[in-house]
Amino acid sequence: MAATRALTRDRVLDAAVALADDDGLAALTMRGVAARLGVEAMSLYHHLPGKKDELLDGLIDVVAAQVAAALADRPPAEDGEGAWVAEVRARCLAARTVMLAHPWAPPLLASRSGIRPAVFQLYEDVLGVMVRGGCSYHLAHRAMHALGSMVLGFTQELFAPGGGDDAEATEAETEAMAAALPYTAAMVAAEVHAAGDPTLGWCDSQTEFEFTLDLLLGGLERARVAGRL
Amino acid sequence: MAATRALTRDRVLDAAVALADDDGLAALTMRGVAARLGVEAMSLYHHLPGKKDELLDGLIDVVAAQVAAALADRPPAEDGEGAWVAEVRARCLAARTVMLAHPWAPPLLASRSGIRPAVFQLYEDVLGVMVRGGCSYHLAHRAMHALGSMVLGFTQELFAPGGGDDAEATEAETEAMAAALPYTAAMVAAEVHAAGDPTLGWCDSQTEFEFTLDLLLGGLERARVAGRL
DNA sequence: ACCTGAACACCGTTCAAGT
DNA sequence: ACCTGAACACCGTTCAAGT
Repeated sequence: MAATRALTRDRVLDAAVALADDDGLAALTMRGVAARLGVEAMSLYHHLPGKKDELLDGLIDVVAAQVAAALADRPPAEDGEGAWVAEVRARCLAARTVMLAHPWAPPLLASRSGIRPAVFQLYEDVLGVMVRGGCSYHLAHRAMHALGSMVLGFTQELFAPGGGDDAEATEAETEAMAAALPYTAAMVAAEVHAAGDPTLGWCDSQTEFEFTLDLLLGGLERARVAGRL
Repeated sequence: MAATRALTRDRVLDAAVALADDDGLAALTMRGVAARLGVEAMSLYHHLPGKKDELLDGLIDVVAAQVAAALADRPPAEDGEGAWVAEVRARCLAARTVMLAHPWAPPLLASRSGIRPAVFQLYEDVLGVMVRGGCSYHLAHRAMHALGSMVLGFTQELFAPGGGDDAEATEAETEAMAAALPYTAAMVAAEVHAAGDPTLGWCDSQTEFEFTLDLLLGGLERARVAGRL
């Protein structure tokens, strides 16, 4: 495509991110990445001696760097009582924004065994905010688990349409679902009715995410103040 | 291996689960599953007309059935004020037990787009418990997101060793980490010291899971009682 | 009906060879 | 040094053929 000026590791990773964004993780092949760069698949191995594993790790590093970049130009932290909550909250929201931009990232993270140093640095940052904010290491440790699993787990669409390929469910299917899943059907009905603008989708996962985030942060701050943990 | 009596869909799925348990998702190939059954890969297509996608969906159904089975022989629910919390808690713990037995399940769930009917039935069950327990549909909806993301996100080992293949980190590596990640290093030190039996691992993820679960359930019950949402 | 052998298109990866 | 063509082992899948 573009005049192939100097193939570099970074150019390969950028192409891989673009390919995954466009076509998903399953389409991310060495040959596909190479094609996007107007080059043969075998050329990539010169810049990624660790082979495809190194490419996948590199993808995680790119995502981690995007989270770090989003946090880089934030105003310095306040330091009143409980101010850590807002700081941690902002970090979780930044991470989520990046995950939404790269929906392949959570499955990729989940599929790989080790933790990348760049991801450790993100944890370190949150950990520092909490400890300086008066949280014990024990409480901070638990927060990392709670918040980490939420940031990584929240991409999944909970109530996506069945397994079909159709965009629209037929009336018959809807009725069959209502019979088999009465509570679910009632919930959908209640939520759709409550939603102001149905075109936005009744399941506003950003709102859901922030609700859960605040539930966790509130509980953690209460635990800190109570001196438990 | 075993005398190949009547290849069936269920026998194929059982073999696939066993293969994934033993060797992981990446090793789950049509040829591999067939080999475990002493049969040619092409034979599988007769029992799984939907091809490998149907096999993967079938794996999810097996996991969902295991969760349902674990819940089937529970004593009937109490119905005091707030009794729904214990019921939902038990369901989340059952789901987690199954996920731990099949660590390939959360990545698989995350990688597939639609929600299987069997999984919808599990949601429906939790939803019913909450609504009968006095939760609004709105609150119950948020609970599904919060709890679902936790159950699916909590398999990931948060502080697994870097990207190396060595089981032990060298002293030099540990020191390098301590320098780059002071808060993380201090947290590990504090937690290892606090742990009674270091051979159990300082990062007891069952305890972490239950802590987060109770944080969420506590917040949800407080919201219900307060009549918010 | 159920199973199989050969074959096709596609992977990741190696290696000897080009410039 | 960087890139490539041919090749190998392995996938998912098709299809015509066996029983």
